[in-house]
Amino acid sequence: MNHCPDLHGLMARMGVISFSFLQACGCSMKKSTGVTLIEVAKKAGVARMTASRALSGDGYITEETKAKVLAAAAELGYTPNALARAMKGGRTNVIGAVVNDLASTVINAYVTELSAEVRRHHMDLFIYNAVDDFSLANGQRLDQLLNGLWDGLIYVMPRMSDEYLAMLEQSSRPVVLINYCKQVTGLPVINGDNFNGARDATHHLIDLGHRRIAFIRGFGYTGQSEERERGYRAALDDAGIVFDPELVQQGDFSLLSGAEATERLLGMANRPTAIFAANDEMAAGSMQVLQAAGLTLPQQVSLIGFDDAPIASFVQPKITTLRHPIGAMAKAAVQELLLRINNEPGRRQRVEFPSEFLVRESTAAAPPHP
Amino acid sequence: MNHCPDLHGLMARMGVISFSFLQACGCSMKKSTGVTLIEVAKKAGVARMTASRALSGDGYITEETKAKVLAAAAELGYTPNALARAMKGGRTNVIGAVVNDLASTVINAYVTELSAEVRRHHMDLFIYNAVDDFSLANGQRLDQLLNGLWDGLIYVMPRMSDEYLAMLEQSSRPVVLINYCKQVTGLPVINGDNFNGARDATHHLIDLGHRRIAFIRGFGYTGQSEERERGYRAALDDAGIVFDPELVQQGDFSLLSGAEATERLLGMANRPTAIFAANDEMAAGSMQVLQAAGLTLPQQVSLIGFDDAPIASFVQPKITTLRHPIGAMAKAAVQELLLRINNEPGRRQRVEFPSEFLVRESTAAAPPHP
DNA sequence: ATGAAAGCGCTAACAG
DNA sequence: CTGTTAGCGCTTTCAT
Repeated sequence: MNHCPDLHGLMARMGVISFSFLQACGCSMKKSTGVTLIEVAKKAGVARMTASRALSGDGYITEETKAKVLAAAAELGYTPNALARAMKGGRTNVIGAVVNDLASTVINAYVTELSAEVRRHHMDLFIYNAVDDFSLANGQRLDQLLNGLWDGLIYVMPRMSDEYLAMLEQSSRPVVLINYCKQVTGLPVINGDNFNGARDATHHLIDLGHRRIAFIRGFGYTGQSEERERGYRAALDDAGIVFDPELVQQGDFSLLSGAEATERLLGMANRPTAIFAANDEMAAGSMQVLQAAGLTLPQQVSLIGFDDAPIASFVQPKITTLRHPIGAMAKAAVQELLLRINNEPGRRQRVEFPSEFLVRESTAAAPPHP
Repeated sequence: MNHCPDLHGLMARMGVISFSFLQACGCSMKKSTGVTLIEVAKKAGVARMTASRALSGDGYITEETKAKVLAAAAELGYTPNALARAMKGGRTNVIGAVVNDLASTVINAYVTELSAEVRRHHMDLFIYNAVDDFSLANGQRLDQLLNGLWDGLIYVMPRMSDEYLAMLEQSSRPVVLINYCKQVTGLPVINGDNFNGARDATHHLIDLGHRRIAFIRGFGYTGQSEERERGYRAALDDAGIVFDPELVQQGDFSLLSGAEATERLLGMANRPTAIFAANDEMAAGSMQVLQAAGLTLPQQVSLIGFDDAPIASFVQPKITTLRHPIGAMAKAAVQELLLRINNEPGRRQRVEFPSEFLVRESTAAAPPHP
């Protein structure tokens, strides 16, 4: 970039950019690509290969030559081109995290943990926010984009079509899925337990004397809401409580949808005494509506959420909820992915981490029968 | 990968991985690198270049040959290697967004908008969460990592050392900063207005009759808190109110720190009647403490935040706040970056977008003098 | 311990 | 319209 400073400056001052001219004088136009190894080698008076060895640190080399090369590199401000390096070695040391909705606090938590964990392995994490679902068309675009740029991919709570999943299974690229339980897949999956957690939570409500317990669903992209609902129903079955489909209301994981579902529940002749929402945002929305209706928590209504989102401990009373061990799961996901990247046999195909039940202030004994 | 399925399978079943063996039979070990252009060309019975043209879409080519190539590519499951492509063309069509704390809802909002905007330009956004600050050492690591992998970088609310900033300025790589007002820089900067917004907000309080107005600071990494404080003080000056340094309390942008700062304010002999927090999280923390102390908002105390974070409209009463036009800023940042990537003269070096003042429910007339 | 050659996968530039 | 040549920046392999 410093071959033609005067001309460059002159042209700039003239407000003119002449491509061929800049090319001719040695200024690369296509990209501010910086100095290359060959220039370092020339400056140090050695061969390209020697310079490479000096900078990479491996292979035999005299301390003296090494110092010479390093000095030249420093002086020229040399930075190796990751692209070229990866093309030879086949590794970029970059792992991709693919998500559908980065704004979700839960997804965010996973990504943050993944970032830290990947760093511990001296690699880096790039996050890709695929705003839309993974349809096959989108998927193929994504696939092309990803090809070569990273060593492996972690899909966090992916919303993917069956066709996209199938494509992923066929591709031999290293991939790990986090919290995908919509269907079985041959891909390695790290899941937090939803079924048993939800079952425990519902049992907790039953033990407190609740009989009419509502469930607010989220949407079904990853299958997590379904698993939670399955746990809810299993607990009812365990206790011999007849399932009332009216008590299950559809939401979409948003606060507003939790509020709306709760309004529908309050409109019922035979209201529930407890509500289990498939996530904390919906539980918070539910709480707003309950309190606005003059009901006190937990005396008159009990409430349970899921995920241990920040909002669960912000509201009054703090919401009883369930937590997945996000740190441990991120660690496991990276570990599995690395095994696959190194072509070692993956240890586990499908792991389920137990969830933790956090009893806080939103659950209490059912009010006496009217 | 399908050159030696039997042997591969056999070895796997034996629990043995022999690198040289796999190499010898044509299975690439370094990466599941997929089929290359040359294989597609061979299958289609054309030259490599013809295949390239057929797939890239430009250049003259018969429909017939094109179809042949596309068919071959589809059959082989060919995906172009982005690395190799970028190395020639010098473009990856990928833009990087670099942040320090992805968990921040504000940063998150910017990144989400950037994602969408970049997509509109038929490029993709990779997000890099640098958990630490940008020290020079970190920076150089980052710099190497980034080199070649993307066409340009957007730093969103970066916490960077002066040395790192200097390095960034020297480097000729396309870079844009969002919300960095800690110091002047030659780099293109897209800022939301903090000074005038804060001044307006404080004037609003003064107009409501408040005279003792507290300010809760955030930390000073980006200079935004300082600008907001400057606006606060300017409004006091405008109104001829003597500045009381005791009324400025240090926080760190977290909810908890806002709560703690408010406790200190409540401990004062001459309490403020209004509080202006440098962001909404701190305002929410402040509200918790105020309400816990039995004070009703906005009748007894007025409260203003900044950023229009989700929590501001979740709490009761909803917090009066200020909003930066995040969408427009993201758009501008991408536009400026693209100009730089294309080596066109950047239109604007430093842009400041006006902020919007959102009067909600947490501000009212000052209580009558005791 | 150093250097020369070859090539990763792709595409501009020039021939035919 | 298609093929050939050359080369992006780097490293692996082999020779010195």
